[in-house]
Amino acid sequence: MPVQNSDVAAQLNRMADLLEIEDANPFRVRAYRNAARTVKGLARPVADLIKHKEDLTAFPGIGKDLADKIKEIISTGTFSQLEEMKTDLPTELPGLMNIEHIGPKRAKLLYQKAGISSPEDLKKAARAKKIRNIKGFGEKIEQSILSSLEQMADQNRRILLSDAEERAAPLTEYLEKASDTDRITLAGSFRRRKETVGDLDILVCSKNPQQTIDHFTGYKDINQIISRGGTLCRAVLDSGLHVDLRVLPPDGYNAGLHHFTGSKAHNIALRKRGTKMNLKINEYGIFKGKKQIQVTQEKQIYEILELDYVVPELRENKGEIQAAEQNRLPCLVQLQDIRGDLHVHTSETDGLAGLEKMVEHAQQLGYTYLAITDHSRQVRIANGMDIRRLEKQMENIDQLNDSLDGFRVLKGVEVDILADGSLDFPNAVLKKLDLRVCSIHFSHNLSRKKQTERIIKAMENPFFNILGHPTGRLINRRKPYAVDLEKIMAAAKKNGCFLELNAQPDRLDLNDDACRMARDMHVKIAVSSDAHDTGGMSHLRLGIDQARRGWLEPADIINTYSCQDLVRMMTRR
DNA sequence: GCCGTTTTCGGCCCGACTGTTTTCAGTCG
Repeated sequence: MPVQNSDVAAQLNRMADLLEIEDANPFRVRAYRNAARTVKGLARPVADLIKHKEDLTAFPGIGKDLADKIKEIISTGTFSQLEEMKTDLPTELPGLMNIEHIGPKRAKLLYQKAGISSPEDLKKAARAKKIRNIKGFGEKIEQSILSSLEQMADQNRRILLSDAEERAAPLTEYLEKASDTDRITLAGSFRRRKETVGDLDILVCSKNPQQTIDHFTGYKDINQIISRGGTLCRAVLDSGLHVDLRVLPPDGYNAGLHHFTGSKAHNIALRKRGTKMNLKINEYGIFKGKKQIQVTQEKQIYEILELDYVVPELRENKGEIQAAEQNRLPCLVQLQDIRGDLHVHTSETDGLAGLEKMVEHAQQLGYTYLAITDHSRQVRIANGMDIRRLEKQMENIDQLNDSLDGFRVLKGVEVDILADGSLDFPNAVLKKLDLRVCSIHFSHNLSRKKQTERIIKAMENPFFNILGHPTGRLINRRKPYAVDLEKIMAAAKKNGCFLELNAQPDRLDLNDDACRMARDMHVKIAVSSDAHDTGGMSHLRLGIDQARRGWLEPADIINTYSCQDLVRMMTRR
């Protein structure tokens, strides 16, 4: 089995955990974590880089020492120093640090004083009220640990961005009713439009923090108040979602907004830059010596640091700061750049609305084209069409087009890629269509090599246009199938194919890093809703959020082009 | 362990809050 970037990152992080428990130099710990993060974010497998003798120390946070360790991990799956560390401590001990309220110090104490090294041991001891007797622990910590163990058991804490939006909307509306409260912003990964959100970071501008927090604690869906201070209140909603409410003063709002939008890595990088310029940056503002520089807009923070403005979606310390310095930040795609949707279903297969309704809705959204892409016969569970039905649908579309002005319905299909890499309709049929989305719905469990070969073979078919939901993942429910995206993108480039960014809230497939890879490899993307009813077409905006996180510009996205240009791009010969 | 236009040595982001203490350690973001 080849060692993947995520495996390398996991080993480096494990080392960091063990070092932390051993109370090692915290900067050494950070060095391991930084390197892990760098490796995880690489567009190419680090194994390939090593094979091609590329210099790993060129990447941020990787020096000679760590480069050697990464090489060792690639060839052996681990590195000797990590193995030696493990002999002194139980392998699973770092796992305790995933539990809320347990960091390196407590993990070590639990092991030394009570022999606890696994969550199961911990749960038993906590239930038997033995934790409270360990010096430094007490009854309250014991209780908190127990409740977080129980919570971990029944749910993954990160929820879909779209679910977070649903929960945030009524809460924001409620907060707006408090007097003395004027600006309310959802910061954190919500504002950065990450595909999942761990908790809601709500910032409120108020002259009367206590009153604002009192009002917040009166919200009907609050299940538990975790902590409450002068400016910060942490709570858990009935849904299990954690909410941090921070009250900021009017003159410190923008600095706070920036700080709590993150990401942490972006902030650290900006602070470092600040330090070089003799500036101190924290959540309260920017300071030159003791003097605070007035910040009346978030943009000013970047101006002061002599950078172009970086939008929240790019604040991940993945090269945006260098780009901002050199005036080469991408001019990111926006929802209004989209001229049509290239993947929707109708009631002909598993959609809920008929052809006319879907077209009418697309017109209301301001689009100038819409591709109808119902399922092919293989997907029986979705009432997949046979050739006769597909041909009938094409006739209907032709007729509808005759009655439309300034709008074109494209004859499309979502045709299955069969296990052997062939397509579910013969080319003689596919040829009659304007556009084909080609997707995998079966045989998810092929090996990485076979799955990759399957898709590449399909792409060699001249009627292959767009690879639908390229990794098949369902966030929090189904892992992506094993594929080599880099090879697939290379094949797409070679054959004139495109990849979809499927905007269904639990797909968002491709993810942000993969979009970035596509951009770097000059493979264009279709951002499509995969709607099964008219309402579903509005999910496209989540796809745009993801595309922005992947640095995509309008020109990188095929459905920002005119209908004429788009149709031309669908013709490969 | 990384990094460098004041540095190859000496820095490396830092404040809020809780709980267990009796002035602070640990965790979190």
